[in-house]
This record gives sequence, C-alpha cells and structure tokens, in this order.
Amino acid sequence: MSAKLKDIALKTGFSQSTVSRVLHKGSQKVSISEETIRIIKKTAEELGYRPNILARSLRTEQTHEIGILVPDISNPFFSTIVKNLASELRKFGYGTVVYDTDENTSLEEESLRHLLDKRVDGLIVAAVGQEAKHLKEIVHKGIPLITMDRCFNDFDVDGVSVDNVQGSIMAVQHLLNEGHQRIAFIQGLPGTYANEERKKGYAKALELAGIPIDPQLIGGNDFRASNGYIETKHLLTIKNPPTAIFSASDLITLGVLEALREEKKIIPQEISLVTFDDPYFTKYLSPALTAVAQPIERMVEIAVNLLFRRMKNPQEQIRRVLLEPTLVVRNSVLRVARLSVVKNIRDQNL
Amino acid sequence: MSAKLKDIALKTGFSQSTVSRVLHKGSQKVSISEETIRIIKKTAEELGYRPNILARSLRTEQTHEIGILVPDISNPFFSTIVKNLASELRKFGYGTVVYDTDENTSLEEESLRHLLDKRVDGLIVAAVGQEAKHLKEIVHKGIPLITMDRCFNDFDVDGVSVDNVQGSIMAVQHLLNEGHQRIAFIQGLPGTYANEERKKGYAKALELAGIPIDPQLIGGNDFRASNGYIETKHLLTIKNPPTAIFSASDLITLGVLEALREEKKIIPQEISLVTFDDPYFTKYLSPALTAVAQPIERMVEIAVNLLFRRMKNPQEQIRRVLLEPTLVVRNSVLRVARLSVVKNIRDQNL
DNA sequence: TACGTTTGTGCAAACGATTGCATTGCACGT
DNA sequence: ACGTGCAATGCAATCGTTTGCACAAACGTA
Repeated sequence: MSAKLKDIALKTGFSQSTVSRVLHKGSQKVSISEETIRIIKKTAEELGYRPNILARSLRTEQTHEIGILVPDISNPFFSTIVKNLASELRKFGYGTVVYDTDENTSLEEESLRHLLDKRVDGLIVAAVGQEAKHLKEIVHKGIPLITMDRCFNDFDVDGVSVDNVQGSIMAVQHLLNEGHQRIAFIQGLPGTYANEERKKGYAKALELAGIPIDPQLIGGNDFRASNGYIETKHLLTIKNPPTAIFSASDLITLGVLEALREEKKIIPQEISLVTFDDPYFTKYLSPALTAVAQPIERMVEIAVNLLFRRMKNPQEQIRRVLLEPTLVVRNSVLRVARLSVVKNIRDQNL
Repeated sequence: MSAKLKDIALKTGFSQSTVSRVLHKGSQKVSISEETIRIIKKTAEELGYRPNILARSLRTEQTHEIGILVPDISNPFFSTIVKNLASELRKFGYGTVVYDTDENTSLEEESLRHLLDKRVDGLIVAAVGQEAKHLKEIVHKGIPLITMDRCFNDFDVDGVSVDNVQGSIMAVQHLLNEGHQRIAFIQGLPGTYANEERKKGYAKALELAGIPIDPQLIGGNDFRASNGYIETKHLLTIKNPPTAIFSASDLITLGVLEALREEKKIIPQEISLVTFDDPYFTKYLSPALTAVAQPIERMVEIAVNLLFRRMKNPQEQIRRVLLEPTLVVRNSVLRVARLSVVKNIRDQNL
C-alpha cells in the first residue's frame, strides 16, 4: 500500500540499509554523507513514507507501547489516571494500550495475556487486587511491571499508592474532632488491599480515641453504589444508629446519598458523611462532600518514573512509594455540640 | 523467548506449515489428519506456545484491532462509551486502541496517524468536530471509519449520533410547558456539530412557541465547567435575567451549579435548570437534575454494527443513524404559576 | 491396469524493517 | 609506493507467521 524502504531505495539508487539508517537515526555507529541524507529524506517525504511498526517491532523486539490495566475505566478516578498516563508516556515517545478488567480477576488475567501477546514494553497495573499470582508470573518473566493505586502485601514489586490507612485515619479523626462518636464504615470489596487498609485506618483512629469498635457499624461488601445504598438503609434501622458515615469509595457514597435522600435524612444536620476518593463532581454535590483526595497527577508521574527506571535497569532495587492523601473539608460534616456528646456518653453509661 | 512454530515443528517432526495450519484454523482448505492435530496441539500446549501477533499481522495485514478516538476520556460520557465499545468489540475478537485527543484537532490528527501506523483494521471516531479534512483522507484511503456522537454536515460517512436538535427541543419545550419564557442557553464550542445542532434546537423550540430570541440569553464558547461558571455569573447580572438555564453539556452544567451556589440562587425555586447529557451522578445531585439523556449502549451497538458492515463490504451504501434522546425529568425545574406568566407577558408589552 | 482425485504434508517465498559484517575508495603517514 | 584507517555504502540474514504450490501416497473408478 504505502511506500516502503525498498521503494525509496529503488528510487534513489541507494540500498535499503542506507535508507533505513537515514530514516531511523538508530545505529549512530555508521556515518552517512550529508548529501545522501538529504536525498533520501526528500524522497521519503515525497513518497509519504511511514514506517511499518509491525515489521520494526518484530525485528527489534520493542513496541514502544505500555500496557495499562484498570479495574473500571468508567470510574472518573481511573479514567483520569488513564488520561494522565497516556499524556505522560507520550512525552517519552511511548504509546499506551488500555484494558478495562471490570473488577474481574479472570478478565484481568485474560487482558494480561493479550498485553503480553502484544509485546508491550512494560505494564502499569491498577489490579483488581484479590490475587497476585498472575502478576507475579509476569514479573518473574522479567517484564517491567508497576502497580498503581492497588497493590499487595504479599507481592513485593515496584508500585505507587496512596497511604490508605492514613487517609482513613484523617477522615475518622476529623469526624471525632467534630464530636462524632458513633461512626459507621461502609467498606468495599473485602480482601482487596485498598479495602483492608482503609478498614485498618478506621479501626486505628477509633482505637486511638479509646472508642471500642461496634461491629454493627461496619458493613458492605463491594465498591459499587448499590452497596452504599443497601448498607445505609440498614444502618438507619439499627437501635443506636450512627451520627456519621465514612464510606470507602466515591461510588459507595453515591449509593449512600441516594438512600439518605429516600429516607429524608438531611446532610449534615441529621447525619454526617465523609468519603474516600474525590472525583471532580464532589464539590458540586449539595452539600459539597468532605472527602479524602488522592494525588492523581503525582501518582501517575511516579508510576511512569518507576517504570522507566525498571525498564532501564532490571536489576534495580524494588521501590514502593506511598503518597499522602489530603482531607478536603467541605460541608457534609456537622459539628456536634459538646452538650450532645456528653449526653451521648451519659446515654451509653445508662 | 517463548516457543514458536519452529520449536513445535522440530519437536513433533512436522513442518512449520503443518503446525501453523493446525494452530490457526485459518485456511480450512487443506485437511490434516486427526492424529497430527492431536499431537501438535498437545505439544503446543506443553511448550506454552503463544503466537507472535506482530509477525502474524505483518504477514496477514490484519491486526484485529479497532482504533478509537475520543475527545476527552476523563468525561464519563466518553469513558462509558469506551468501556462499552471495548466490551462489544471483544465479543467479535477485536481489541481496541484508544486515543484521547483532548478536544484538540491537531492532537487528533497526530493520533490518527499513530492509529494508521499501527495498522488498525477500522476506526470509531468521536471527533473534535471542527474539521473533517483528515478524516476524509482516511476514508478516501479505504480504511473503514465510523463517526460516533460527533459528526459533520459536510462529510458523508457512516455514523451514529443522537438527534441533538430534537434533544434541545425537548428540553426547551419542557421549560416552556412549565411556564418559563426567558430561557438562557449556554453553548459549547461554536462550530462543532453537536453545539450547532443543539443551538438550532433551542432556537427552533422558541420559534415554535412564538418567542423571539434574545441574543443576550445566548452565551458561552466551550464545553468546560469554567464556561458554565462564567456565563452564569454574567447572566445573573443582566437587566432582565432568565428564569431558566438550558446548558449544552454536563460539564458546563457543573460550572453553572458552582456559580449558582456562590450567588446563593436556589434551584429550582429561584432559577430552573435543564442540561444536555446525563452522566451517572446527575441523579445524586441536589436537586436531581432534569436532563437530556443519550442512549449510549444503543449507540455503541450500532457503531460496532456499522463498522463491521463496512469492513465486510467496502462498497456498501453509506448509513447515518440518528438516535432519539430521552428527557429525564427530575427536580431542577420549577413550574411557574400562570399568574406570573401573564405578568411576564404584560411586562413585555409595556 | 491405468488414471483422475483426494488427503496429508513440506518447501520456500513473502510481509517490511534492522543490523553485523563485508566491501570499496580515498587520504594520510612513513 | 604501500600499508592503515576511516568514511560511506551494500549484502544478506533475521524476526515469526502465513500460504500458494508441489508432491507423494492412497483411493476410487472404469
């Protein structure tokens, strides 16, 4: 179809090798006369030459493509990550191949296989997170892989995540400082790194405050809106309901909001709310939500950095970076009057 | 690295050709003995053979990849489209290569070039929409291309979009039916297909109602939140401000909400709002927004359908599909009392 | 028996680029 | 005058698959 090296070679009278060397300044070892370079470049231009990257990759065993795996690209958190990753990698001349695993480990395995079949030069993975076996295999094969956002305790690999424990602590301590004592936690998918860490932070904050954990106040089983909805409905029916809810992700929070509206509970007057994650629309909700924000740009930058470092030097020591989240205080938490706190405590003692 | 056809050939004693024919049930023309098939498949399994798709594509001139171009993947509308497209195409054994053009025509051209370099088998494009020249070239080269959501008047190519004129008419007529007379329109990027069509619908609805268009009530110049913010602020300062705002996209609407909150305008009591687009969080906003929803799943399905049809038969007649949008009525529009309507009209006559 | 036809397999040429190893000519030093 | 070295270029193998063509054996048929 389009022009190839051979065509240019034929037209200029030079050999294919020379043409190749001119057009792809690769092997700088050999020198070529200025005149030749001029002629070849000109003819290439005229013929509208475009290299066949399939052939090139086949030969060089490099695709200049990075595989990206995310659990749900329709989630703004991940689509923003993808967007930033693509633009960051472009700067270095790398393309991206994105797969959505739909929070599904077996789809994740399949995607990974495809990515390997495509011979990507490296991988950046926001894993589903329940299993790391397939990921371990890849690292074992020597393919550069960075985990992002989601990582594993039992899998020592380069990665960057936010400090989930810390984020939860910030959220819960904020609630405590505002006078809340009965704080519910609606969790995501148990067994995943993010969820366990966030739960740990919740527990830690309560422990530090000397408040015993009430198992009734912990519920939920996945990261979806429906989960938030169901759990909230349930929390409102228990004997001594929470005065505040801390929810483990933005989607869960949307479900919480829906349930609260249905039950005509006003935020924050009747119940307070803090959420993990801070997608771009959080501040437009009414009330604007107090949220634990993750530094996405920074995370992306570091992930790319780690990846290139690993690609350049496969022997390099493993690095795991933990970023600090930020608590963005908006209007979804009510300051509980001291009186009522005292009253609460008295109630409990009765 | 991994096993290749040659390895299997060597191990089994058959030729590479035979192995190839067994493993890739391609050319069914030739027959191969059951026994041979068994042996070869078994050895392939044992060696963990995975075909090198670079070599394959180089040879067959088919990549089984579809290029997808969207103007902003961090926008839930497009990320949902991408997600659905990927899953739909997977069913047919096709992979996807996604590029984000960042609403930037020159980046779109560059992405297109990359996609062609990658030898994708077809393209589904949600164009930036100001220029179609580069897209025309591609179609001219005979590469299957479908436009989606964004299309062009002066570019006759297969495509599927929502009926933007109709969507606007529905939105504006709803406002009119609820008694509004002064309806502002905050538009997106002028010159783009979607914007012009939406503006046309706005004008048409007013015309049908016999209401003259007040240029003061039309503003805006891109699809971003900041645009909505600025225009709203401005609209609130004019002498005879609107009682309702119709905004041309979800992002613009977020800007509108921010401005209205800053100005302490209560929706819908003090000002009504209808928005084009209906991302998943619209119903969680307070109040939940009345919105023009686009049938994304249907659109994706049709786009894929059109693409395969075109790929199968390049000569097929061109098809442009227009889908009906839906008006989702929620709580952001106030029914204006008849009295005040009459008063409005009297005021205008004075 | 002789001659199509079918069945199962192999040979070798593509696909388009890269690159180690020649090869050629020329300038320079001795 | 002769080797030495460098600059500029070409040869040809290679990456892993696919596939048209050839071919041998087996089979059916008259």
